[in-house]
Amino acid sequence: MPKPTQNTQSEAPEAVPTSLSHSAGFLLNRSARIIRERVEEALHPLGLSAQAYGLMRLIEAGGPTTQQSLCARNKIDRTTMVQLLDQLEERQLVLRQPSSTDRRANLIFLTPRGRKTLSRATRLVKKEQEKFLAPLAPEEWESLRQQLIKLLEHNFDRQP
Amino acid sequence: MPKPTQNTQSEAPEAVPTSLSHSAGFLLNRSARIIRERVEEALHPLGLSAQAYGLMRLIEAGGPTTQQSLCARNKIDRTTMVQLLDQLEERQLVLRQPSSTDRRANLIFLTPRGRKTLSRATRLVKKEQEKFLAPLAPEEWESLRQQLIKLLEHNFDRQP
DNA sequence: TATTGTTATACTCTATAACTATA
DNA sequence: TATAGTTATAGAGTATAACAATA
Repeated sequence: MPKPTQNTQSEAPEAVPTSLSHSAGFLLNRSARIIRERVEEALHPLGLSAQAYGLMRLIEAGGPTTQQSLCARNKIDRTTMVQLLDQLEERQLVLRQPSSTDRRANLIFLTPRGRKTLSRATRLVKKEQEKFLAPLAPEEWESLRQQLIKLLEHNFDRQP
Repeated sequence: MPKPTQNTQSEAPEAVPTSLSHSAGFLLNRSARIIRERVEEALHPLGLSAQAYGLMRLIEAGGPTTQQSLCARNKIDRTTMVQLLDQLEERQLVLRQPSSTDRRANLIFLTPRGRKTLSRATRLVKKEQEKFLAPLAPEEWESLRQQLIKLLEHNFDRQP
């Protein structure tokens, strides 16, 4: 993620303009952007993007899975998946292994090195998350979490 | 926002993988993405991106302001702002007017046509937001909202 | 005939660097 | 000398289309 050109801020802008304080889109997108940027920054020394990190978490979670399955779970295109995995495989963080039951498909594994890198990354990301969530009491974060999960479960697969 | 290539989903993927259900980054980014995509879709007939819509909301909210001020409030680059405004001005939705007190600066206005388009857009976006928030009781949305605002106010201007 | 993965390519978004004009 | 806005350009990210191998 690139850094902004020198933007001179004559006045300190407010985090939540009143007129947008009831917009779910604004609040969610702005919060998401901040945590994503922090995570990108934290992972930079490991050479991982937030996207790549998320993908590795999914691979870790689901055990060996096909590229297609990762696409579906991550809602990204097949061709994007190829490129993401190319980068991870080149750095020997993941491994493609042709499935024995369907030889068109690749099973994706984390390598030992991948697992090591991922656990380091996870520690860094957790630290960022703690800083980000600092203003919330534990019950508040828990309730925020539950509400986001409810939103996702209701909206993830809905058709327009 | 482009549409995904035919991704065959053999199994319906879950909205929130257990291993990521405690990740603020995952939950926020996935929720933000969904609402953003819905908004993009809803605004497509008006030829507005979610980004452009958000910008017009900011212009509406703050009254005539300079491009720099819009950049700071929206956390985007000066050059990106130029391009966004170029598109809006070409469609006669906004107007640049050199400031009389600082002739380097442009004051940005919504045109009557811009206000009309914006109010139509806002109606469409509100409808999407209602659908998106449907699974939450009003108190739940209110608490989610307050928590997001708390996060933003604490994190918006923090230095790394 | 459909599907998995791949390649080549194009598009969108956003930023960096260099410029003009004002301050 | 610094700032507001602009231009030209480049990079990251992600998609579409066409293709090979397999089902």
